[in-house]
Amino acid sequence: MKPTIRDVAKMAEVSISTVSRVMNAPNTVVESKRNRVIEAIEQLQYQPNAFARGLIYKKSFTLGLLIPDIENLYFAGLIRGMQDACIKLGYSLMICNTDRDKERLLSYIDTFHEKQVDGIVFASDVLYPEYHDKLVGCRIPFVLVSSHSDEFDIPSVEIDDEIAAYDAVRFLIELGHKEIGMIGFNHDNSVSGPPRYEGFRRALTEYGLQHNIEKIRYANHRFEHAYQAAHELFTAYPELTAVFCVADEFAMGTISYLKDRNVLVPGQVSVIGFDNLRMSSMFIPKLTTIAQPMYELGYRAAEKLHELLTTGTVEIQRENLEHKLIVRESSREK
Amino acid sequence: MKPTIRDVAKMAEVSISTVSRVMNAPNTVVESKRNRVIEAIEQLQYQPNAFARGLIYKKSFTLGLLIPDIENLYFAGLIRGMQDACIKLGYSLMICNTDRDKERLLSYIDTFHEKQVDGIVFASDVLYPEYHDKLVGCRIPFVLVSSHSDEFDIPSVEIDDEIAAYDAVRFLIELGHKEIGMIGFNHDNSVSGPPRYEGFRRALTEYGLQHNIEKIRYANHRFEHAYQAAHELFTAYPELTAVFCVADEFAMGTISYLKDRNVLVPGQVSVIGFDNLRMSSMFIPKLTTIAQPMYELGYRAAEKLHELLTTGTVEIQRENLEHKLIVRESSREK
DNA sequence: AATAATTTTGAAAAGGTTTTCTAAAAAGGA
DNA sequence: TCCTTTTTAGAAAACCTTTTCAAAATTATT
Repeated sequence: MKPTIRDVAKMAEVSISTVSRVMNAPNTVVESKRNRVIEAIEQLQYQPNAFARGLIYKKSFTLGLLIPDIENLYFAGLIRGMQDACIKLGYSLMICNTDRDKERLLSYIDTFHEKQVDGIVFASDVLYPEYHDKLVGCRIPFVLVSSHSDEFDIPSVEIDDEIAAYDAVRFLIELGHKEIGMIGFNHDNSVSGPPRYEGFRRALTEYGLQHNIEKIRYANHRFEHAYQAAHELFTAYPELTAVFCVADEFAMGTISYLKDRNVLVPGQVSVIGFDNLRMSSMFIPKLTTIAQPMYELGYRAAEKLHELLTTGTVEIQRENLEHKLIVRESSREK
Repeated sequence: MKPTIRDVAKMAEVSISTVSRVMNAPNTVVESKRNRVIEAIEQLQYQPNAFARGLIYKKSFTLGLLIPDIENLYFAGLIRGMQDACIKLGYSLMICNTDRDKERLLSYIDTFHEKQVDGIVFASDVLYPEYHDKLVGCRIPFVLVSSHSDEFDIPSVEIDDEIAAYDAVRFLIELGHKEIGMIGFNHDNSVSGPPRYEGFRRALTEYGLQHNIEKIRYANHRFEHAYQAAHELFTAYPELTAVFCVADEFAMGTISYLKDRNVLVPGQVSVIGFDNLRMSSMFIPKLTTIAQPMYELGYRAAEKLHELLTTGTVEIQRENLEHKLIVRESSREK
């Protein structure tokens, strides 16, 4: 059996209170005893039982993270950032991958509730009322990352998708492109779908290229869907010389499609991605893209959640981090 | 405050024992009371406190997973498999990413210890004596996945790296290649480095191509290193017409290098990867590779750990799952 | 109807820690 | 040296659940 505080006390010939104090307020116990206790702790490889502690503190010092798709490298960066912040703040992290499954997400909330996580970071998904209500029903504080909610007033950290999309499209326009299409996220089950479309629209409008506004196809997060969407897009609008993709994976799908059709990228068509996944500089051609600070997003989300947990509120309710245009090889002047 | 069993008892006008029984042995309590209790539970959104439970059961129903690099998609598959198995078996999962940092790994073991995880899956890394001793010191049962140990007798699930590498190289040989190089893992800090080299060597030897045995460069897990290694390899052996890469990311790095040197893949040089990451069918050209069953590996590892936890031992100590050659576009007959 | 057997219920202990409160020991002041 | 103050230490309660044990209520048996 694992040693308990009692075993340590016995070995050090002190009371359990003293052992506890050595761990929590070391300078309230006289040096000689303290050393005996420390000795015993090491000898037994004693580690206080988190259950007993949790019972008293009513805290698990664990945060939950809900992500929609672990196979998307986007979340790897988020996780790394969040994990580093957790280490700094003294929390453990419990990551759950929902595979975009509603039932699964709800059941993970139950798990978090039962395991008494102190708070949850909810990543990148739409905060449906069901989720919101369940979360508040469980009285678990939470923040949104790479997401926000207009319906509910929940702290969030993300980039400004509208401006980021605008920047991407303006970049293509300034390259001289006049025929620009888009591969987007569906508007009804994504958070960033609408603002990124909005950025696309605004850029086109400001530069007098409104005739492109309809040149959009939607894809469902994955390469294969983007490939298919690109097919549909270019079938409908063969005149396109540039495509704005709202995800790097979409850009890869689009480029693959064009490659299969013997269309040169960036020779004949420029493609810009979004996210700046690690893959985007490994792809051939290397992707021009809008970089999101995934690591910082994760880091800030954890900090924000911690702020919410300790102070009860949050200084900035909706926080935006900076995106950045990264020019690589998949775009060229027209 | 979160409701306790006491609140439920009060609302349902029964004792807390009865509430407990409704949850754990429902048919020992008479229907009328049972219904009142169930009603109260729902009303209050009561969820039993895992701390109190853990204290009694001495189990957390949580497993730990230690992975070296969350930015490597290989582990995404592993995680998905493991998570599905955990759901089936009634466990939660706590994932920790070590970034291949020894200190960090050790400190995560402490966390697992404190949080009383029931067992740990240790992924893909060398089980150094330090790790092993710490783990047994903490009395936490564990299994290895995509790894094994000759030094210690620990249950493990992996593929047969030697045969897999052999299959990859034989494939290149049967394509008619006579000048074959390799981009490998360092032997001293990787588990699969030596057996994959061994498979390379055996295939070459069996087919009378021993003159290639020295044509190896080593890389350190990442694209950039592989790119550099490819540079060194081709500088030393410009005659190469095929390269066996022990990771898909290495294959991508190699192909990128060749592309930058205007060498056609597969036109002039064939490249075969390893793992069959999701990316490998998105890359241009799509990668010929050895597929590992990542999902099943993770799933089996969790099952095996569960077996170890419940029965105290494991039926098959070292278990191998099947790999598979996937032929795509990065290889061609010589 | 009275007793025996069975089902259902509640009180209390246990699990490991922290913390409060009180007592003992040490240090300081006269 | 004796008393006061301060420091250090231990006993016991609390956190929330499960489970054992005994009592109460119900059902079955005669």
